[in-house]
Amino acid sequence: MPADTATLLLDRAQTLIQTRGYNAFSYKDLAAAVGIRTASIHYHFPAKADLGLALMARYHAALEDALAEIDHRGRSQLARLKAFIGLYRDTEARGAVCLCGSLASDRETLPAPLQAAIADYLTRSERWVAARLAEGVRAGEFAVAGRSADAAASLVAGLQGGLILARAHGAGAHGAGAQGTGARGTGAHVVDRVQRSFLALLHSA
Amino acid sequence: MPADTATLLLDRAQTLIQTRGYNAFSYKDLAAAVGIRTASIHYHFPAKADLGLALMARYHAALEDALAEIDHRGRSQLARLKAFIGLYRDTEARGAVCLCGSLASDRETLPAPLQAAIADYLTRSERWVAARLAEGVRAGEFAVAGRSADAAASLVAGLQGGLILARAHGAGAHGAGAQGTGARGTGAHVVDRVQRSFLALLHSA
DNA sequence: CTGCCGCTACCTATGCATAGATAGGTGTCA
DNA sequence: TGACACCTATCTATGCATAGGTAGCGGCAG
Repeated sequence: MPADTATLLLDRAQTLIQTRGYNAFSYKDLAAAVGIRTASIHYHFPAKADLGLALMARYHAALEDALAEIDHRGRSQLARLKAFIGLYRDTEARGAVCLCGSLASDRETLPAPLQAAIADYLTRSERWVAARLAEGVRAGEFAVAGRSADAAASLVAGLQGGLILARAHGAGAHGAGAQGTGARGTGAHVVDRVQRSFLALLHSA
Repeated sequence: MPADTATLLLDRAQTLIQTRGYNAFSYKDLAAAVGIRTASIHYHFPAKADLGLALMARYHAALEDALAEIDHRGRSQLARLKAFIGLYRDTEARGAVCLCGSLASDRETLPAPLQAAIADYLTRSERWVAARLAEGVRAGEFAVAGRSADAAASLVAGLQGGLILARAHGAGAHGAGAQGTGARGTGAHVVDRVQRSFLALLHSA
């Protein structure tokens, strides 16, 4: 669909980073994936750091869109939180990890603006979850066992880590196809498990 | 302390991987950190993959030792779980992430045995936590909100993700010293938050 | 309508640094 | 003497990046 080469480059680069890591993907890989020469990539993104930055900007924008979408539908706070978790479930289904999680591992080798972008993304997620929790409690929709702020941080951490666990075992994805057997390896559906534990935290009290 | 060069190499390599990622650290970096030439590294570890594998083997062995230590002290299951979480708190305090979490990001570029070692480590952690929970419930020590298996996966995921969050914001660690200001950045003490949320899951019911 | 201008989006060719790895030599201690 | 632990020197492959060239398009002056 994206006849736009720059967009295609971002798409492929994101996939490569999420599967191979920022430092392990090369312009050669990316060029091959897109069907142009490595030098042409520099036309669109002067340096690798520019590509990374553009990628995080787009990723963050997509998060904002998704959160706005969820909030706009204006359902219960619980439903919103479930929808948020659903975003991670989709990522898990694609056998991917969060772009942030992947970049965070190579943190020290990344340019400062990129490091900041990663932190922003995670902070934004955490704040949004915390706000949903606070609102849900205020409206008497549910009670949170323990502190809301702890639960928010814990959920985001659990989701990020969940993606790592899911891909670490299972994973597989031998380049296969779109079928997706569903249950691959022992650690399938980690995000579901995280969701259930998180929800168990809410109804009590 | 470790006059043993091989051990020193493993130590430094582990630090490098945990801060820069597997593919972003080079033999040159490692040689500089240890004080020998790059070629000498090959004497101890013929290829980079051998080093990675030895590292994971040692890391897994350390986990087994730590778990055995915890179990051997034979306290309550709750105390054991807290001690387990304490391992991650120590890692967070050092500004590091779990070796597995770091390696998992570069997964596709790693040799198969190393991929397997990562999965083993995480599975082992999860199984141990699940066993503690089951035993605690059996002994009437506590009740678990939701399913024990979910809580176990959720805790391991939360701890792994927690380390990522902690380092993503805050982090800092400008190579400084051993003081450790304690509160660095907004997301300090994420592991504590995960612990509190996890414990909130236990007392209820 | 034609012919040139300049832009976009790519190309080939090349540069320089670094990657991991190897061969073979050196010093030291049992 | 010989094994161990390290060295120097060197190799090939690959990394990201640059320089400079060109095909194809739209606009517009004559």
